[in-house]
Amino acid sequence: MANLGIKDIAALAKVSPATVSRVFSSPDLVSKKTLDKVKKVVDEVGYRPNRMGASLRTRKSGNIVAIIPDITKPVNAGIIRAIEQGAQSAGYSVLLGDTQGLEEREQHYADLVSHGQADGVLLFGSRIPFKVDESLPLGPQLPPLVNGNEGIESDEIVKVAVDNEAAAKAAVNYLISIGHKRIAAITGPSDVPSSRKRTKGYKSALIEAGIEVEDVLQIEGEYDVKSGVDCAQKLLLLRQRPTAIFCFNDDMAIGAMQFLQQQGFKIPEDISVMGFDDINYAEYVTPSLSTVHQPLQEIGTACINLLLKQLNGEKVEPGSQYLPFSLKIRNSTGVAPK
Amino acid sequence: MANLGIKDIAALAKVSPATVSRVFSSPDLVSKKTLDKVKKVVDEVGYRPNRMGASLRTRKSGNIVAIIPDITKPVNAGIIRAIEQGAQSAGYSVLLGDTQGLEEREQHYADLVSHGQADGVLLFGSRIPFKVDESLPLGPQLPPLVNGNEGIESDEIVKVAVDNEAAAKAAVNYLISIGHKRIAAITGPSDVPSSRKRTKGYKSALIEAGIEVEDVLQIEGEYDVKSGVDCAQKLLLLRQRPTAIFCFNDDMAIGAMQFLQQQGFKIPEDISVMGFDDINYAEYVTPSLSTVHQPLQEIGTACINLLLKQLNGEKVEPGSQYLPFSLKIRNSTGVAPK
DNA sequence: AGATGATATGAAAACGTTTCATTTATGTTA
DNA sequence: TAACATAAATGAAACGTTTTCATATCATCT
Repeated sequence: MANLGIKDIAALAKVSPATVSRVFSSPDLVSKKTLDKVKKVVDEVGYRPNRMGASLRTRKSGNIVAIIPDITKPVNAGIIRAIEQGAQSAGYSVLLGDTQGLEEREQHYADLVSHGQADGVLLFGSRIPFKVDESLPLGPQLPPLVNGNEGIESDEIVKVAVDNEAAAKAAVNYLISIGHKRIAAITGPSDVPSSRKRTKGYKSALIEAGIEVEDVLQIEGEYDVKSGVDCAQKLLLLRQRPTAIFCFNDDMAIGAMQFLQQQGFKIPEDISVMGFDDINYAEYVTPSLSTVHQPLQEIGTACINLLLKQLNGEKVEPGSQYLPFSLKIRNSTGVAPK
Repeated sequence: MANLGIKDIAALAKVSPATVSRVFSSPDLVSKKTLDKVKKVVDEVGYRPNRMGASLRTRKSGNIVAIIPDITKPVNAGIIRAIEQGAQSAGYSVLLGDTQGLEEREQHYADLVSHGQADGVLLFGSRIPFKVDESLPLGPQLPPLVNGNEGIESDEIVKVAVDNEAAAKAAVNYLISIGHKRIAAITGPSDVPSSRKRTKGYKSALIEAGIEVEDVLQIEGEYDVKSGVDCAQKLLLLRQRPTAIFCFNDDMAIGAMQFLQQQGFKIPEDISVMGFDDINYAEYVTPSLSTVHQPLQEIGTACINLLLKQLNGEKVEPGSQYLPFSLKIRNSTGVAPK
């Protein structure tokens, strides 16, 4: 019962291997009669075309690799899910590359394409894990690739994201609109581009409102719950405390709220807290978290579509494609205490 | 600059393809001198062995496929992450198969192995997506496979999970120990085996404590936040309300708490709520959620190790391998109101 | 120096497809 | 009916490896 190959089927159906191949890949090229004949044999013996054989010949693996810092983060999981769907319905499979932020692992996964194991890359980190000659234009040196979440600054690659700067600005504007003047930010690591963009938005909102930008009000976190706790603590130590804290993701906002409440502060009466991402649980913490909503599904879909285009040989213009964000105002924000 | 193949390298280094192959796969078989010579050429021209070629020859894809109902659920994401790590360090890549519970998609991903695109399967659903002859023993008909989370009842396959029955029993015993007598359960769908096991544990704890098992106290949920809300509502409508609710996962517990608080109930003073899973956010909802902790990392690692063993040709005994759970008692549970 | 065994290398045959260039069959038209 | 156009089927080569078997090289020992 060793697995049959296309030649065996060909022999059994008394046609050539070429014909059997066509039965699967372009059935319209073969006459109804032989089509049926071949299908019958295929059913009888349970033949399955071997993808490796085909891949070798066509030089297409039918895989794409998604390089993600941490699949455990709801944002990433949400995006990946949409990607996987889009890929599957286009006949591609998704190789999961959770890198835990390690350059070495990014490399490893990026290498899959040079080894012919993947045809394209979806990149959610903030490094380009390909050896690149800086003096040459970047584009042609890269495989089909799209970068999600504004992880990379280069204009030469295809990117999909929410406009982080505008989104942060909108969030801060909202806080200003309900009377806050002393607005702190718990940012992400300063080496991640999307965090820098959010910082930019945060600052420009303040500036435009004529509010002084103070360094002490900007604390750098790590995008996890624990650093939300830590940063909130630092903020409480301040001589003059903020009346609102804008956290660059929901995890940190949750951590901050947790700590503030533990210290006896009422949210939002004493301090407003705002998040970013709108993860599932944002709605279910107490108080429910006001946050910036990112359309994860749409981001994922846009990513995969742009990649599929490239894989089909279509030229895709590099640069950012922005998807609309929205403010979800819940109960963790309120008018500033007088 | 068309990509070079092993023959080109062989020619450039004036050795045979066989030798080049050995340089990569069994370097100890080749003399230091030629090793260096070949490596030099490889570096110079940037050769990368093509995996498809190798796969075709060896009949091993180097991929495993993880079939998961929903990658978006923190439990699954946590497990997957560990799997991915284990796979990578054994030289395997993980194909992500998020099925959204659809049989059709389960099928699709299971088929990857018959198409030679994957060598083994990690299965987290509760169906066996392989055509199987019921009259024959199941084992030999399946590819290398391990099932996670007690999704499947058959004893003929390799399974890794927490002992759901024992865990549920422990949780309920704890509630009993702090004085609860009227303990409701918000279960998972009755067609998922792990939920049935938990139900079993729930009941046997009650019985052993001499507490009557009442059907009205068992409400079937869908394992998502919303159904936590719905089920809690039904429970509140009861003539005689429970003093504690044991939810079969944290999402439903979070939904239930949300609803109860909204209705003005104090947790845990009026009603205790207990979850299952110990997702990240369990600690950060208010009140923090008492729950059953599942060692996700360990589960993932055990799964992948068992699969790797099979892929190495070692025989693995079918049956459940149980991993230790633990009770995380936080602030959503307290002594029963008198 | 010659024999022996160990160690390195090479040649060639797969692996299962696709595809290009042909051949053969089937109609159609003059 | 012959010639032709079109459709359908075929054969052979190629894709890039690995691996078996045979051969060649090397060092070692008598």
